[in-house]
Amino acid sequence: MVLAEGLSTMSESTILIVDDEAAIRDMVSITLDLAGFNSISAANAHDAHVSIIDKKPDLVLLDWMLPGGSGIELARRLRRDDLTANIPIIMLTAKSSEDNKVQGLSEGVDDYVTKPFSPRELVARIKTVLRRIDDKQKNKALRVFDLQLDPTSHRITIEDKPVDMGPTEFRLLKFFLMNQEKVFSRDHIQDSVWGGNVYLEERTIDVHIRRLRKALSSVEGATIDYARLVQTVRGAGYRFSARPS
Amino acid sequence: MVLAEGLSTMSESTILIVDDEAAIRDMVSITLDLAGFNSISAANAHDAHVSIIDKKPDLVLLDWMLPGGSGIELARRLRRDDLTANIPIIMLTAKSSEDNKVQGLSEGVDDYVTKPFSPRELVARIKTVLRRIDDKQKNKALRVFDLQLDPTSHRITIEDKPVDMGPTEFRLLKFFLMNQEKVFSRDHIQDSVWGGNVYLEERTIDVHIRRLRKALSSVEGATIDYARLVQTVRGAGYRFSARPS
DNA sequence: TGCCATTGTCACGCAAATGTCATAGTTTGA
DNA sequence: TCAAACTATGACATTTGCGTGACAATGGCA
Repeated sequence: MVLAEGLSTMSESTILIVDDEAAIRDMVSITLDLAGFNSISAANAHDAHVSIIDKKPDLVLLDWMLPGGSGIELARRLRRDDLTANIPIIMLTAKSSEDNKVQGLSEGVDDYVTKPFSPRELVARIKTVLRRIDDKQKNKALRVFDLQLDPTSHRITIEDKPVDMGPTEFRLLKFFLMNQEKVFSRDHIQDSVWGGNVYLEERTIDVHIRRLRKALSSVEGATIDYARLVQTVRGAGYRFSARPS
Repeated sequence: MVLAEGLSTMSESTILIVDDEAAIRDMVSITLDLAGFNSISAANAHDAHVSIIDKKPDLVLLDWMLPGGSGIELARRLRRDDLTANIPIIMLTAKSSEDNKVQGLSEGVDDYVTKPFSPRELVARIKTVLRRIDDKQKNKALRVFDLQLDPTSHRITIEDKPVDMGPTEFRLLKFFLMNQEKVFSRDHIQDSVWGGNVYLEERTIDVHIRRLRKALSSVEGATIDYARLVQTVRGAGYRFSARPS
């Protein structure tokens, strides 16, 4: 089944530990497990890269001083590739050297932890970075112009006026807001919004699209017709886009 | 049958094997053939380079320890040249030396296989790399000057203004953008854009070409008439070219 | 229990898209 | 210069895909 993009906010984040010293890997691994994270590890840059492509961790703990200076190489490489550019990286540095920090910053590293570090500090840093990233994603995705979807209060507003719609339309809109500017086939939408184990008639999706559009248009005095953001792409599916079709 | 989505997605990928030991070349060659790949081989860096320019393989299996240390030299050279920079490289290393892996990563090598390796593993690695590259390419926006086709959003823009056209014209333009500067007969275009199992009247292609041109000309205030890029080659077919005819 | 919101399905209508044809226009070579 | 070969184009009938209103089934809730 195709996962509902973002609908299933994993309770458990996966952290990849990259360090050549087995002792440190184990120590960190235990710490993270205790803190409720899911941890995997790699002993060198190559294995790390393979793991990242394969497992898609939510964060990478990267030893700066990997043999051959490949820690920074790996970071650079991750940032260069679109697939991995958005995975946050926390660097583990042997000592608090300003040079390292400066150089790391320019590589797009998200934070530093200096060895030796306390488990408490490490976990705190990780949580901070994850939360920061998470907030960034959330705020970015769930707001378009003056249309707002607040997952917490389970509420939708246009120019601060509440919008009424059914649960299915809510999930549909959430899906669209989290995946803008992309076309989705009806099959894909069904998988993502309904789940993979249901059978729906072809036209059923259309009906819910219509209901969503209707709800978005129902707000009196809105400066934009938000129903226009739900765009039909004939022969391909539907797209949510802030740009005109 | 010629596949619909451009010619590049051949069902059979060509792999170039570069190794100085004939025994290994033969072994790998047989393995790849059995796995459904098309294999060619070269015994040294120079021949390899010629083969790459000439045959344009989809992937290069490169022995790290070529005489004179020219394996890494070749990799570096391939990456430097725009023509070959996007051909994925898998390194064959004699032993699992970290140094090699690390250094190779910075040369932009896509994966490693350590000798001795099992045929199964080798094939699996190749498939993984090919799929990764393929996905990357597939979602990349195609563009010529300020004409852009984005497969993800299923949208065509000229100078950021949306261009409206039917699904068939969309596929036609996509085909042209993926195969520029080449003349295609009507038969070939039909096979590639419509698929092999349909019968079309000769003139039907012309009509769709016309509709495509019309759509490309429909944008107000464009600095170029993009319809001119769709060129008629009398007696041969059509060509999409960024250069004037 | 009865009410109401929500949901999935269906039938129908409409507009875009498609393929074909006839006709007009263009190029080529004798 | 002319005919033959080839291509462009407008018009048209048909097909395809999408929007829409209505309706019955479902399930929560007072």
